Amino acid sequence: MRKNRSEKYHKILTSAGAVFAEFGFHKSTISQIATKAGVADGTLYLYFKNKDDILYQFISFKTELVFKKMHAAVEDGKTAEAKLRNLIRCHLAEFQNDKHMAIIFQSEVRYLRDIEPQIKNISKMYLDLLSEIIEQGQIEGSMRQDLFVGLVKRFILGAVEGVISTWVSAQGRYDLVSMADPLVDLYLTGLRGAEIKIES
Amino acid sequence: MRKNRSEKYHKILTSAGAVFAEFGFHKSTISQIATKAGVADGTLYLYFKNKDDILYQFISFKTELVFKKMHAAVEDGKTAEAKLRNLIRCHLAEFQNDKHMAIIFQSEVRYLRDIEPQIKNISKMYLDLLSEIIEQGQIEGSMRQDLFVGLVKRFILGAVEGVISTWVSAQGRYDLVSMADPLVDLYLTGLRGAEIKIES
DNA sequence: TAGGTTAATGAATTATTATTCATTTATTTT
DNA sequence: AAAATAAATGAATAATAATTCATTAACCTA
Repeated sequence: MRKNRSEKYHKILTSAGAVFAEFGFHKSTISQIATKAGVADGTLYLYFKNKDDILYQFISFKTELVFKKMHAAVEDGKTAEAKLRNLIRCHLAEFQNDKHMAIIFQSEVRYLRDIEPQIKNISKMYLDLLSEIIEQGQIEGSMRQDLFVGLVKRFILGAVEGVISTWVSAQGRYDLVSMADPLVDLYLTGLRGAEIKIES
Repeated sequence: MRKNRSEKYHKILTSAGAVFAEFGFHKSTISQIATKAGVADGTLYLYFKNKDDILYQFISFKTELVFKKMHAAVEDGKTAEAKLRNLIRCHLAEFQNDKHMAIIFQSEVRYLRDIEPQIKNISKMYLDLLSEIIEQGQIEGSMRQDLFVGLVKRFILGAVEGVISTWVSAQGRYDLVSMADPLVDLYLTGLRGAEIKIES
Protein backbone atom coordinates (compact mmCIF):
# COMPACT_ATOMS: atom_id res chain seq x y z
CA MET A 1 0.00 0.00 0.00
CA ARG A 2 1.52 3.22 -1.16
CA LYS A 3 1.29 6.06 1.28
CA ASN A 4 2.11 9.02 -0.90
CA ARG A 5 -0.53 11.34 -2.16
CA SER A 6 0.01 10.66 -5.85
CA GLU A 7 -2.32 11.73 -8.58
CA LYS A 8 -3.71 8.22 -8.75
CA TYR A 9 -4.47 8.20 -5.06
CA HIS A 10 -6.65 11.26 -5.49
CA LYS A 11 -8.22 9.93 -8.65
CA ILE A 12 -9.34 6.86 -6.75
CA LEU A 13 -10.57 8.88 -3.78
CA THR A 14 -12.63 11.12 -6.03
CA SER A 15 -14.08 8.21 -7.95
CA ALA A 16 -14.91 6.46 -4.72
CA GLY A 17 -16.68 9.60 -3.55
CA ALA A 18 -18.82 9.62 -6.65
CA VAL A 19 -19.68 5.93 -6.37
CA PHE A 20 -20.40 6.03 -2.64
CA ALA A 21 -22.59 9.07 -3.14
CA GLU A 22 -24.56 7.39 -5.88
CA PHE A 23 -25.03 3.91 -4.46
CA GLY A 24 -24.15 4.24 -0.80
CA PHE A 25 -21.10 2.64 0.73
CA HIS A 26 -22.46 -0.84 1.17
CA LYS A 27 -23.89 -1.21 -2.29
CA SER A 28 -20.77 0.17 -3.94
CA THR A 29 -18.25 -2.37 -5.16
CA ILE A 30 -14.51 -2.19 -5.56
CA SER A 31 -14.96 -2.90 -9.24
CA GLN A 32 -17.25 0.07 -9.71
CA ILE A 33 -14.75 2.37 -8.10
CA ALA A 34 -11.84 0.90 -10.03
CA THR A 35 -13.69 1.23 -13.31
CA LYS A 36 -14.63 4.83 -12.62
CA ALA A 37 -11.02 5.59 -11.71
CA GLY A 38 -9.80 3.82 -14.83
CA VAL A 39 -7.61 1.32 -13.00
CA ALA A 40 -7.73 -2.38 -12.19
CA ASP A 41 -9.42 -3.69 -9.07
CA GLY A 42 -6.12 -4.75 -7.56
CA THR A 43 -4.68 -1.28 -7.94
CA LEU A 44 -6.95 0.04 -5.22
CA TYR A 45 -5.13 -2.18 -2.78
CA LEU A 46 -1.84 -0.53 -3.61
CA TYR A 47 -3.24 2.73 -2.31
CA PHE A 48 -5.74 1.65 0.33
CA LYS A 49 -5.79 -1.04 2.94
CA ASN A 50 -9.32 -2.16 2.12
CA LYS A 51 -12.75 -0.89 1.21
CA ASP A 52 -13.42 0.60 4.64
CA ASP A 53 -10.14 2.44 4.43
CA ILE A 54 -11.26 4.18 1.27
CA LEU A 55 -14.30 5.62 3.01
CA TYR A 56 -12.25 6.44 6.05
CA GLN A 57 -9.63 8.32 4.03
CA PHE A 58 -12.26 10.11 2.01
CA ILE A 59 -13.89 11.41 5.15
CA SER A 60 -10.62 12.33 6.84
CA PHE A 61 -9.42 14.16 3.78
CA LYS A 62 -12.59 16.17 3.31
CA THR A 63 -12.94 16.86 7.00
CA GLU A 64 -9.51 18.38 7.22
CA LEU A 65 -10.07 20.47 4.12
CA VAL A 66 -13.44 21.80 5.20
CA PHE A 67 -12.45 22.39 8.74
CA LYS A 68 -9.54 24.57 7.73
CA LYS A 69 -11.90 26.75 5.76
CA MET A 70 -14.39 26.94 8.58
CA HIS A 71 -11.72 27.92 10.98
CA ALA A 72 -10.56 30.68 8.67
CA ALA A 73 -14.13 31.87 8.19
CA VAL A 74 -14.61 32.19 11.92
CA GLU A 75 -11.31 34.03 12.32
CA ASP A 76 -12.52 36.49 9.73
CA GLY A 77 -15.35 37.70 11.91
CA LYS A 78 -14.91 40.13 14.74
CA THR A 79 -18.09 39.90 16.77
CA ALA A 80 -19.67 36.63 17.82
CA GLU A 81 -22.53 37.27 15.44
CA ALA A 82 -20.19 37.89 12.52
CA LYS A 83 -18.30 34.73 13.34
CA LEU A 84 -21.47 32.69 13.50
CA ARG A 85 -22.68 34.12 10.23
CA ASN A 86 -19.38 33.37 8.52
CA LEU A 87 -19.31 29.86 9.87
CA ILE A 88 -22.78 28.98 8.69
CA ARG A 89 -22.19 30.57 5.31
CA CYS A 90 -18.94 28.67 4.90
CA HIS A 91 -20.54 25.42 5.96
CA LEU A 92 -23.35 25.72 3.46
CA ALA A 93 -21.02 26.88 0.70
CA GLU A 94 -18.61 24.00 1.12
CA PHE A 95 -21.33 21.41 1.10
CA GLN A 96 -23.03 23.02 -1.86
CA ASN A 97 -19.76 22.96 -3.78
CA ASP A 98 -19.13 19.30 -3.12
CA LYS A 99 -22.33 17.41 -3.31
CA HIS A 100 -20.70 13.99 -3.14
CA MET A 101 -19.15 14.96 0.12
CA ALA A 102 -22.46 16.32 1.33
CA ILE A 103 -24.24 13.06 0.55
CA ILE A 104 -21.55 10.92 2.13
CA PHE A 105 -21.33 12.98 5.29
CA GLN A 106 -25.07 12.85 5.42
CA SER A 107 -25.54 9.14 5.09
CA GLU A 108 -22.32 7.27 5.73
CA VAL A 109 -20.49 9.02 8.52
CA ARG A 110 -22.66 7.35 11.09
CA TYR A 111 -21.64 3.97 9.74
CA LEU A 112 -18.19 4.40 11.19
CA ARG A 113 -19.74 4.76 14.65
CA ASP A 114 -17.42 3.99 17.47
CA ILE A 115 -15.19 1.89 15.20
CA GLU A 116 -13.05 4.85 14.26
CA PRO A 117 -12.85 7.17 17.21
CA GLN A 118 -9.45 8.30 16.03
CA ILE A 119 -11.02 9.81 12.95
CA LYS A 120 -10.94 13.54 12.89
CA ASN A 121 -14.46 14.14 13.97
CA ILE A 122 -15.97 17.04 12.11
CA SER A 123 -18.90 17.34 14.47
CA LYS A 124 -16.66 17.55 17.48
CA MET A 125 -14.51 20.25 15.92
CA TYR A 126 -17.54 22.14 14.79
CA LEU A 127 -19.12 22.03 18.20
CA ASP A 128 -15.94 23.37 19.74
CA LEU A 129 -15.93 26.29 17.34
CA LEU A 130 -19.51 27.00 18.31
CA SER A 131 -18.74 26.88 22.01
CA GLU A 132 -16.16 29.58 21.59
CA ILE A 133 -18.48 31.76 19.57
CA ILE A 134 -21.27 31.47 22.08
CA GLU A 135 -19.01 32.21 24.99
CA GLN A 136 -17.71 35.25 23.20
CA GLY A 137 -21.26 36.36 22.50
CA GLN A 138 -22.08 36.07 26.18
CA ILE A 139 -19.08 38.17 27.13
CA GLU A 140 -19.96 40.77 24.53
CA GLY A 141 -23.51 40.78 25.79
CA SER A 142 -24.98 39.97 22.39
CA MET A 143 -26.09 36.55 23.62
CA ARG A 144 -28.04 35.65 26.72
CA GLN A 145 -26.17 34.73 29.88
CA ASP A 146 -28.52 31.91 30.75
CA LEU A 147 -27.84 29.86 27.63
CA PHE A 148 -26.90 26.25 28.24
CA VAL A 149 -23.96 26.12 25.84
CA GLY A 150 -24.01 22.34 25.55
CA LEU A 151 -27.54 22.49 24.24
CA VAL A 152 -27.17 25.61 22.14
CA LYS A 153 -24.29 24.31 20.09
CA ARG A 154 -26.14 21.07 19.28
CA PHE A 155 -29.17 23.13 18.45
CA ILE A 156 -27.20 25.18 15.95
CA LEU A 157 -25.39 22.28 14.32
CA GLY A 158 -28.52 20.16 14.17
CA ALA A 159 -30.40 22.88 12.39
CA VAL A 160 -27.73 23.44 9.72
CA GLU A 161 -27.44 19.73 9.15
CA GLY A 162 -31.18 19.51 8.80
CA VAL A 163 -31.16 22.24 6.22
CA ILE A 164 -28.38 20.53 4.29
CA SER A 165 -30.14 17.21 4.52
CA THR A 166 -33.24 18.65 2.91
CA TRP A 167 -31.18 20.22 0.20
CA VAL A 168 -29.53 16.87 -0.54
CA SER A 169 -32.91 15.17 -0.67
CA ALA A 170 -34.03 17.80 -3.15
CA GLN A 171 -31.02 16.85 -5.27
CA GLY A 172 -29.46 20.22 -4.69
CA ARG A 173 -31.93 21.98 -6.91
CA TYR A 174 -31.91 25.29 -5.08
CA ASP A 175 -29.29 27.62 -3.71
CA LEU A 176 -28.18 26.47 -0.31
CA VAL A 177 -25.98 29.40 0.59
CA SER A 178 -28.88 31.80 0.42
CA MET A 179 -30.34 29.98 3.40
CA ALA A 180 -27.46 31.16 5.59
CA ASP A 181 -28.77 34.56 6.60
CA PRO A 182 -32.35 33.55 7.29
CA LEU A 183 -31.00 30.66 9.30
CA VAL A 184 -28.70 32.78 11.42
CA ASP A 185 -31.58 35.17 11.87
CA LEU A 186 -33.61 32.31 13.32
CA TYR A 187 -30.80 31.35 15.67
CA LEU A 188 -30.55 34.86 16.95
CA THR A 189 -34.09 36.06 17.21
CA GLY A 190 -36.21 32.93 17.08
CA LEU A 191 -39.77 32.57 15.95
CA ARG A 192 -41.38 35.16 18.18
CA GLY A 193 -42.78 38.09 16.42
CA ALA A 194 -43.18 41.78 16.98
CA GLU A 195 -40.62 44.53 17.12
CA ILE A 196 -37.95 44.08 19.70
CA LYS A 197 -36.76 46.93 21.83
CA ILE A 198 -34.10 46.62 24.43
CA GLU A 199 -35.16 48.07 27.72
CA SER A 200 -32.24 49.93 29.19
CA MET B 1 -44.28 -15.59 4.63
CA ARG B 2 -46.92 -15.13 7.24
CA LYS B 3 -48.62 -11.78 7.24
CA ASN B 4 -50.35 -11.83 10.58
CA ARG B 5 -49.06 -9.94 13.53
CA SER B 6 -48.48 -12.93 15.77
CA GLU B 7 -46.53 -12.89 18.95
CA LYS B 8 -43.58 -14.41 17.14
CA TYR B 9 -43.61 -11.69 14.54
CA HIS B 10 -43.21 -9.10 17.24
CA LYS B 11 -40.62 -11.11 19.07
CA ILE B 12 -38.52 -11.18 15.93
CA LEU B 13 -39.03 -7.47 15.26
CA THR B 14 -37.97 -6.56 18.75
CA SER B 15 -34.94 -8.82 18.64
CA ALA B 16 -33.97 -7.40 15.29
CA GLY B 17 -34.26 -3.92 16.76
CA ALA B 18 -31.87 -4.83 19.53
CA VAL B 19 -29.37 -6.43 17.16
CA PHE B 20 -29.52 -3.65 14.58
CA ALA B 21 -29.07 -1.08 17.31
CA GLU B 22 -26.04 -2.86 18.69
CA PHE B 23 -24.21 -3.81 15.52
CA GLY B 24 -25.78 -1.70 12.82
CA PHE B 25 -27.90 -3.17 10.06
CA HIS B 26 -25.10 -4.31 7.79
CA LYS B 27 -23.05 -6.01 10.42
CA SER B 28 -26.05 -7.77 11.91
CA THR B 29 -26.72 -11.29 10.71
CA ILE B 30 -29.89 -13.27 10.37
CA SER B 31 -28.46 -15.82 12.76
CA GLN B 32 -27.89 -13.22 15.44
CA ILE B 33 -31.46 -12.06 15.19
CA ALA B 34 -32.82 -15.59 15.12
CA THR B 35 -30.79 -16.57 18.15
CA LYS B 36 -31.91 -13.53 20.10
CA ALA B 37 -35.51 -14.28 19.18
CA GLY B 38 -35.08 -17.92 20.16
CA VAL B 39 -36.06 -19.32 16.76
CA ALA B 40 -34.29 -20.94 13.84
CA ASP B 41 -32.82 -18.90 11.02
CA GLY B 42 -35.35 -20.19 8.53
CA THR B 43 -38.21 -19.06 10.72
CA LEU B 44 -37.46 -15.42 9.99
CA TYR B 45 -38.37 -16.10 6.39
CA LEU B 46 -41.82 -17.26 7.39
CA TYR B 47 -42.50 -13.81 8.76
CA PHE B 48 -40.35 -11.54 6.61
CA LYS B 49 -39.44 -11.45 2.95
CA ASN B 50 -35.75 -10.91 3.59
CA LYS B 51 -33.31 -9.05 5.77
CA ASP B 52 -34.13 -5.66 4.28
CA ASP B 53 -37.78 -6.31 4.94
CA ILE B 54 -37.10 -6.73 8.64
CA LEU B 55 -35.56 -3.28 8.87
CA TYR B 56 -38.29 -1.86 6.70
CA GLN B 57 -41.05 -3.31 8.87
CA PHE B 58 -39.31 -2.23 12.05
CA ILE B 59 -39.19 1.32 10.85
CA SER B 60 -42.74 1.34 9.52
CA PHE B 61 -44.07 -0.12 12.72
CA LYS B 62 -42.29 2.33 14.98
CA THR B 63 -43.06 5.26 12.74
CA GLU B 64 -46.74 4.61 12.85
CA LEU B 65 -46.72 4.15 16.60
CA VAL B 66 -44.73 7.29 17.32
CA PHE B 67 -46.55 9.39 14.86
CA LYS B 68 -49.90 8.62 16.42
CA LYS B 69 -48.59 9.83 19.75
CA MET B 70 -47.12 12.95 18.27
CA HIS B 71 -50.35 13.74 16.59
CA ALA B 72 -52.24 13.35 19.84
CA ALA B 73 -49.71 15.51 21.65
CA VAL B 74 -50.20 18.30 19.17
CA GLU B 75 -53.97 18.04 19.37
CA ASP B 76 -53.65 18.44 23.10
CA GLY B 77 -52.27 21.94 22.83
CA LYS B 78 -54.40 24.96 22.16
CA THR B 79 -52.00 27.69 21.12
CA ALA B 80 -49.23 27.19 18.58
CA GLU B 81 -46.67 27.45 21.33
CA ALA B 82 -48.38 24.82 23.44
CA LYS B 83 -48.59 22.53 20.44
CA LEU B 84 -44.94 22.97 19.66
CA ARG B 85 -43.98 22.35 23.24
CA ASN B 86 -46.06 19.19 23.40
CA LEU B 87 -44.66 17.93 20.15
CA ILE B 88 -41.04 18.35 21.16
CA ARG B 89 -41.66 16.87 24.56
CA CYS B 90 -43.40 13.87 23.03
CA HIS B 91 -40.65 13.42 20.48
CA LEU B 92 -37.93 13.39 23.10
CA ALA B 93 -39.93 11.17 25.44
CA GLU B 94 -40.65 8.54 22.81
CA PHE B 95 -37.04 8.31 21.73
CA GLN B 96 -35.84 8.24 25.28
CA ASN B 97 -38.21 5.37 26.04
CA ASP B 98 -37.07 3.31 23.10
CA LYS B 99 -33.36 3.63 22.67
CA HIS B 100 -33.11 0.91 20.06
CA MET B 101 -35.52 2.80 17.92
CA ALA B 102 -33.61 6.02 18.53
CA ILE B 103 -30.35 4.45 17.40
CA ILE B 104 -31.87 2.85 14.34
CA PHE B 105 -33.69 5.97 13.24
CA GLN B 106 -30.48 7.83 13.80
CA SER B 107 -28.19 5.66 11.76
CA GLU B 108 -30.11 3.37 9.46
CA VAL B 109 -33.07 5.27 8.12
CA ARG B 110 -30.97 6.97 5.52
CA TYR B 111 -29.87 3.59 4.21
CA LEU B 112 -33.30 3.04 2.76
CA ARG B 113 -32.88 6.20 0.69
CA ASP B 114 -34.96 6.35 -2.42
CA ILE B 115 -35.36 2.57 -2.45
CA GLU B 116 -38.44 2.72 -0.32
CA PRO B 117 -40.28 5.91 -1.05
CA GLN B 118 -43.53 4.19 -0.13
CA ILE B 119 -42.32 3.90 3.43
CA LYS B 120 -44.23 6.02 5.85
CA ASN B 121 -41.77 8.81 6.11
CA ILE B 122 -41.59 10.09 9.63
CA SER B 123 -39.72 13.23 8.66
CA LYS B 124 -42.30 14.16 6.10
CA MET B 125 -45.14 13.72 8.56
CA TYR B 126 -43.30 15.60 11.22
CA LEU B 127 -42.58 18.49 8.92
CA ASP B 128 -46.23 18.69 7.98
CA LEU B 129 -47.22 18.89 11.63
CA LEU B 130 -44.73 21.70 12.08
CA SER B 131 -46.05 23.61 9.09
CA GLU B 132 -49.49 23.67 10.61
CA ILE B 133 -48.19 24.80 13.95
CA ILE B 134 -46.17 27.62 12.45
CA GLU B 135 -49.01 28.79 10.30
CA GLN B 136 -51.28 28.83 13.31
CA GLY B 137 -48.67 30.78 15.23
CA GLN B 138 -48.55 33.35 12.48
CA ILE B 139 -52.30 33.72 12.49
CA GLU B 140 -52.34 34.05 16.26
CA GLY B 141 -49.58 36.62 16.04
CA SER B 142 -47.28 34.69 18.34
CA MET B 143 -44.89 33.99 15.49
CA ARG B 144 -43.39 36.37 12.98
CA GLN B 145 -45.15 36.92 9.67
CA ASP B 146 -41.94 36.96 7.70
CA LEU B 147 -40.89 33.42 8.59
CA PHE B 148 -40.04 31.20 5.67
CA VAL B 149 -42.00 28.16 6.79
CA GLY B 150 -40.03 25.75 4.60
CA LEU B 151 -36.86 26.75 6.37
CA VAL B 152 -38.29 27.06 9.85
CA LYS B 153 -39.71 23.58 9.97
CA ARG B 154 -36.38 22.04 8.87
CA PHE B 155 -34.68 24.23 11.42
CA ILE B 156 -36.85 22.89 14.20
CA LEU B 157 -36.64 19.24 13.20
CA GLY B 158 -32.90 19.43 12.60
CA ALA B 159 -32.29 20.84 16.03
CA VAL B 160 -34.31 18.16 17.85
CA GLU B 161 -32.62 15.44 15.85
CA GLY B 162 -29.28 16.93 16.72
CA VAL B 163 -30.13 16.91 20.38
CA ILE B 164 -31.27 13.30 20.18
CA SER B 165 -28.17 12.34 18.26
CA THR B 166 -25.94 13.71 20.98
CA TRP B 167 -27.94 11.89 23.59
CA VAL B 168 -27.54 8.63 21.68
CA SER B 169 -23.80 9.21 21.38
CA ALA B 170 -23.67 9.74 25.11
CA GLN B 171 -25.33 6.34 25.50
CA GLY B 172 -28.43 7.94 26.90
CA ARG B 173 -26.79 8.78 30.17
CA TYR B 174 -28.80 11.90 30.90
CA ASP B 175 -32.42 12.86 30.83
CA LEU B 176 -33.47 13.81 27.34
CA VAL B 177 -36.95 15.04 28.10
CA SER B 178 -35.64 17.77 30.33
CA MET B 179 -34.09 19.31 27.23
CA ALA B 180 -37.53 19.98 25.79
CA ASP B 181 -38.32 23.28 27.45
CA PRO B 182 -34.91 24.91 27.00
CA LEU B 183 -35.02 23.80 23.39
CA VAL B 184 -38.43 25.28 22.70
CA ASP B 185 -37.27 28.38 24.44
CA LEU B 186 -34.42 28.62 21.95
CA TYR B 187 -36.79 28.15 19.03
CA LEU B 188 -38.98 30.92 20.25
CA THR B 189 -36.62 33.57 21.51
CA GLY B 190 -33.24 32.67 20.06
CA LEU B 191 -29.83 33.48 21.36
CA ARG B 192 -30.14 37.24 21.65
CA GLY B 193 -30.03 38.54 25.10
CA ALA B 194 -31.55 41.32 27.13
CA GLU B 195 -35.09 41.85 28.24
CA ILE B 196 -37.60 41.96 25.48
CA LYS B 197 -40.38 44.50 25.45
CA ILE B 198 -42.99 44.70 22.80
CA GLU B 199 -43.34 48.21 21.46
CA SER B 200 -46.97 48.92 20.93
C1' DT C 1 -55.89 -41.49 18.06
C1' DA C 2 -55.07 -41.57 13.02
C1' DG C 3 -54.83 -38.49 9.41
C1' DG C 4 -54.22 -34.05 7.90
C1' DT C 5 -52.53 -29.44 8.21
C1' DT C 6 -49.59 -25.83 9.79
C1' DA C 7 -45.28 -24.20 11.86
C1' DA C 8 -40.49 -24.55 12.64
C1' DT C 9 -35.94 -26.32 11.89
C1' DG C 10 -31.08 -25.84 10.45
C1' DA C 11 -27.78 -27.94 7.35
C1' DA C 12 -26.75 -27.30 2.61
C1' DT C 13 -26.75 -24.20 -1.20
C1' DT C 14 -26.15 -19.95 -3.56
C1' DA C 15 -24.72 -15.48 -4.37
C1' DT C 16 -21.98 -11.84 -3.87
C1' DT C 17 -17.69 -9.41 -3.50
C1' DA C 18 -13.59 -8.27 -1.14
C1' DT C 19 -9.00 -9.53 -1.44
C1' DT C 20 -4.82 -11.88 -3.12
C1' DC C 21 -0.90 -12.76 -5.93
C1' DA C 22 1.44 -14.78 -10.00
C1' DT C 23 2.17 -12.45 -14.08
C1' DT C 24 2.77 -8.53 -17.15
C1' DT C 25 3.96 -3.86 -18.23
C1' DA C 26 6.35 0.43 -17.42
C1' DT C 27 10.09 2.96 -15.67
C1' DT C 28 14.68 3.75 -14.03
C1' DT C 29 19.52 2.72 -13.57
C1' DT C 30 24.04 1.41 -14.99
C1' DA D 1 19.98 -1.78 -24.21
C1' DA D 2 20.24 -5.06 -20.44
C1' DA D 3 19.20 -5.55 -15.84
C1' DA D 4 16.80 -4.17 -11.99
C1' DT D 5 13.05 -2.15 -9.80
C1' DA D 6 8.44 -0.42 -9.32
C1' DA D 7 3.53 -0.30 -10.70
C1' DA D 8 -0.40 -2.25 -12.36
C1' DT D 9 -3.28 -6.01 -13.81
C1' DG D 10 -7.32 -9.03 -13.35
C1' DA D 11 -8.49 -13.87 -12.99
C1' DA D 12 -8.72 -17.00 -9.23
C1' DT D 13 -9.62 -17.55 -4.36
C1' DA D 14 -11.68 -17.01 0.04
C1' DA D 15 -14.93 -15.58 3.15
C1' DT D 16 -19.15 -14.32 4.54
C1' DA D 17 -23.92 -14.61 5.11
C1' DA D 18 -28.43 -14.58 3.02
C1' DT D 19 -31.72 -17.74 1.54
C1' DT D 20 -33.80 -22.27 0.49
C1' DC D 21 -36.12 -26.50 1.28
C1' DA D 22 -36.34 -31.40 2.56
C1' DT D 23 -37.35 -32.97 6.95
C1' DT D 24 -39.33 -32.95 11.58
C1' DA D 25 -42.37 -31.38 15.22
C1' DA D 26 -46.59 -29.44 16.87
C1' DC D 27 -51.22 -28.83 16.58
C1' DC D 28 -56.01 -29.75 14.99
C1' DT D 29 -60.19 -32.22 14.01
C1' DA D 30 -63.39 -35.71 13.07
